[in-house]
Amino acid sequence: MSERATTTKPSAARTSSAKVSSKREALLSTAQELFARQGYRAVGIDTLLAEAGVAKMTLYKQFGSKEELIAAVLERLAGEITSGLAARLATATGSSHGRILAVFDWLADWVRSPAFHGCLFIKAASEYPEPGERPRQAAEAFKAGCRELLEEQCRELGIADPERLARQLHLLLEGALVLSFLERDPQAATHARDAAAVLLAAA
Amino acid sequence: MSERATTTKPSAARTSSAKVSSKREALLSTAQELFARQGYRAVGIDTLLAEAGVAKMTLYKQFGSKEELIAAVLERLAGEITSGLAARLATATGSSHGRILAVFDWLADWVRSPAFHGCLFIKAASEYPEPGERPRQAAEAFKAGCRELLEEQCRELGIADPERLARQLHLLLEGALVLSFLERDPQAATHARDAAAVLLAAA
DNA sequence: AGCAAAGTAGACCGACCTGTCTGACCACAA
DNA sequence: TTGTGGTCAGACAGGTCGGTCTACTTTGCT
Repeated sequence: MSERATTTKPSAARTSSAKVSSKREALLSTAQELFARQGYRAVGIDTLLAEAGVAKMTLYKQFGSKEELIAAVLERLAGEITSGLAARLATATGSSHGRILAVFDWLADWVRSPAFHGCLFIKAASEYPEPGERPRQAAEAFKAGCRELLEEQCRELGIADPERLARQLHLLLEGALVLSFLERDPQAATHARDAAAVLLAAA
Repeated sequence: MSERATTTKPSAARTSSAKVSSKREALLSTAQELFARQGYRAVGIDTLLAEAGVAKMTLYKQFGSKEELIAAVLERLAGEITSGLAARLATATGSSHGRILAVFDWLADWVRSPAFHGCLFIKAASEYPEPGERPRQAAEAFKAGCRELLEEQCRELGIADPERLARQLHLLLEGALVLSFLERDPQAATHARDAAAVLLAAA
């Protein structure tokens, strides 16, 4: 059967870890989409497995539990967002306020993308509200990272009270995430950008 | 019709409505607390009934389904919040900006109260994301009401673009709700108030 | 070729889910 | 007293949940 292994696609998975990654990846991306559209508790394991085309044992070998899978989805997503945002910031215009406003431009793109169905981190904290639950912890870590990123940008601008401004900008950012989802208002991010510009000018 | 109007209203109406109300109330308040602390899908009907001390048939006679109960909880809560906020606004200081800032003072009290475990409306929209689902509709209606209330206040101030400012303030408000819950930061509302003052001054 | 690791399908488990139904209870009105 | 309407506890139904387990097939490396 495997005589003709030369051209078989799976051979790309050279090592076991690469092979694992393929199934792992399928689970993570399918889970992310289903959870985003329907919610965490609303999506059952069996639905997810059928959609991803993966056996149940694989899921439990890879992640151990549904909650761990959720946490893994969130951590992976946090990494993608962070690096995507960093890339955007790297090419921001020279204007001193430009880098901050670029964050809101990036936000506008995010909430307008068809894959956006609300912030997965906020939803995770809502559905797993106990401090010890892994999804909640992942959400807290990501949001803290957002605030720190904003604070760092404010600090580089030499603003008087960078922490204060960063927290204010963070409020706008989270508000835009919520209202984009709740009112399906694609303009929310634009309004947040406008407000951010005002706060920046005043600081 | 009501000849013997001394004490007896139409028999069925008086007794039943009074009794119904008591059980209805127990269900609504217990449901609100459990849903707030654990989430909607995480709380089963049986848990809720045991906690409220009510029989299952009563729930289904009163509300018809779990989703309808959730919608009823949200509508009742929306009414309480609206009237509470209106009362607060009625006693706001004379300063022209005072009424807007009073909204954020009221917000600070809300998120600091021990019963606050995140915004029930945001959570409802997260767990019931389909446009046709009643909890989501109740959430959308409430958030739209919030925006309109802010817009009305802005309009009374004679601001150039009241809708724009109202949307920006709304972003701050929702952001404060989210971050109060997610980072357990009781200062979020205060920062929102500060930012609102800046936006107001600039408008 | 042969072996170990990884993945497969699907049966199975007990717990729990929402929602229905029965028959008894109890307060009150005629 | 008798009737009536709302409430009660709890059994029940049919499904789904997260998770475990077994027995089999594929895969990659030597």
